[in-house]
Amino acid sequence: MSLKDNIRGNRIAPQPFNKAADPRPGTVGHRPDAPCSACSVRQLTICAAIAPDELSHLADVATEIKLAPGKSLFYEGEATKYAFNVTSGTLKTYKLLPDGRRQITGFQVTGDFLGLADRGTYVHSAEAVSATTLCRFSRDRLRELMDGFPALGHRLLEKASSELAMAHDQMVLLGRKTAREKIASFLLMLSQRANQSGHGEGSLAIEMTRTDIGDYLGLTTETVSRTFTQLKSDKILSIGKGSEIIFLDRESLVKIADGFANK
Amino acid sequence: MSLKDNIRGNRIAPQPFNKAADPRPGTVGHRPDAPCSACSVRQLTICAAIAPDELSHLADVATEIKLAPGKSLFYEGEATKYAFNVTSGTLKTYKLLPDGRRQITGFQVTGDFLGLADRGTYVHSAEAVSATTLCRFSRDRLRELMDGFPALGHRLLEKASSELAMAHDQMVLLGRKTAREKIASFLLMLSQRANQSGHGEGSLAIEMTRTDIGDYLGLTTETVSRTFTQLKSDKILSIGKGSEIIFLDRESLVKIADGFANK
DNA sequence: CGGGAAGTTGAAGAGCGTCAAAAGTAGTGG
DNA sequence: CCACTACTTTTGACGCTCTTCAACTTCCCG
Repeated sequence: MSLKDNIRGNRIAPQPFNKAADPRPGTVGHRPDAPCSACSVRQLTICAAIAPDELSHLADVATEIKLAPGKSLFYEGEATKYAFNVTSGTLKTYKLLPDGRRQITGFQVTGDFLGLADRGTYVHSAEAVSATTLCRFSRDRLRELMDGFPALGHRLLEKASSELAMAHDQMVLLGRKTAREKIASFLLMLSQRANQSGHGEGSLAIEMTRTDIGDYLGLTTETVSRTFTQLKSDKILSIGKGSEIIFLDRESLVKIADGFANK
Repeated sequence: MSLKDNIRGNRIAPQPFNKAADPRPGTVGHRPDAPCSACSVRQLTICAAIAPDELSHLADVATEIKLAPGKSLFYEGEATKYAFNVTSGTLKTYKLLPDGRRQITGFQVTGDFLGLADRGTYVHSAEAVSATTLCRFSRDRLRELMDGFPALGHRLLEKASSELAMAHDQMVLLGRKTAREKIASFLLMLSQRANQSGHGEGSLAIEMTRTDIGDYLGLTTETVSRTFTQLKSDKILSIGKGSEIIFLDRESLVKIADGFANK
């Protein structure tokens, strides 16, 4: 098994694999004067399942976490003590193969819940893409809370259902779509998310690197880059400052993403 | 968009897409004298969440379904009226692209639950691989039942969690593994499932076609076939009667599947 | 025993990966 | 404010894995 035999996509530098991070990464702190009732994104999260006058139960078990870009939240293989709500920023979850090949299993944004997929240990690693704040919950306490508030369980099941549906879409993308179709699908997915958060329709700020995009779509950095240039020269999009994507021909992009257009 | 432009893997014959099947497929019948208490696979399913003396509640909402190989249970896009427990046999769930490219999102065996991923309509189509029996539940009744039996909700969440974890593994496979690694992973996954059902360790009966395998792994029929012959000539496995796989060198297979061995 | 589906094998080509280098961008410190 | 450095992105040339297309063989089931 020589190092020369590396194949398939981007490799990342050697990292602790299936091991706990030694110094707890990120900044952790108790939320002193910002209880759940003041949470501006509560309606987006699972916390919407708890009635306003019961929110103190939630605040008791929640701790705020801040994470700088590139910092890890947890690693695959660690025991799952906590679950998290993203309250601002973006994270990525990923899995590694022994030789460093990486698959990003998802990008998490405001309102997303981390820690649904479960086998007793985290099934993937999580790392901040941009500056991120999260609410941390003890899984045990959360489980207790679920017994008292059935709506919380329903909400979690709902989240899991929709994540599962997204995972299936991603399987189609990874298994059967071309590079062009993958990029088109990816951009539209990001755009849709941005719209839900109330952002503009015509453009899109990309926070992740080409390598991240490649590792999410099962491509190499180079192919991602080449596909972008190709879409630019086809007048389907253009790229502004700070890798901002401007949609010139959204209709074509949708056709490409859905597999209708082959060129 | 010419037909000649077909790309990427196996195409399947034109089929009703995003439309309900006209004559309800499969055989449907009320279970007269086989209530849930007599169910031999109850412990494998979500029904294990209901106490033995409460099983009548479950039997009230369950209907037994039989499905011949190749028959469809539901199609992607149909309204999700029902959820299902597999009580015997094997099914496949799949999604199609407009030009017929297909991605199989999973194979369901005894004990598996169908209908977790949800967007109001089925997110994929389901079809019997072998002769199959299922328990059909009205989703509305199931939801009602969940309020009375919180353990049922927990069990569903558990199933969803583990399905999500499997979906992430499949993403790594589809996005980052070679054909050889994909086949190795697939065979070991099947073998593991067979073991849980109490079958032998050394061999494995494959129920699905090469085309199905290809559509599950993001490969073509031909590549699947070629990879099998390659593994045969490497003395890692041999193939007996009825496409029965015999493991000759399981250790190597594990290494290949995990991405340790590149040749 | 025969016909159709499923599986295998071969040859050729395309798409994407690999390797390498240049160009662009951002952060740091004098 | 600009030089210096490190990283990200882009572009080019080439090669390899997997797909495509086609023919042949094997397996089943009536």
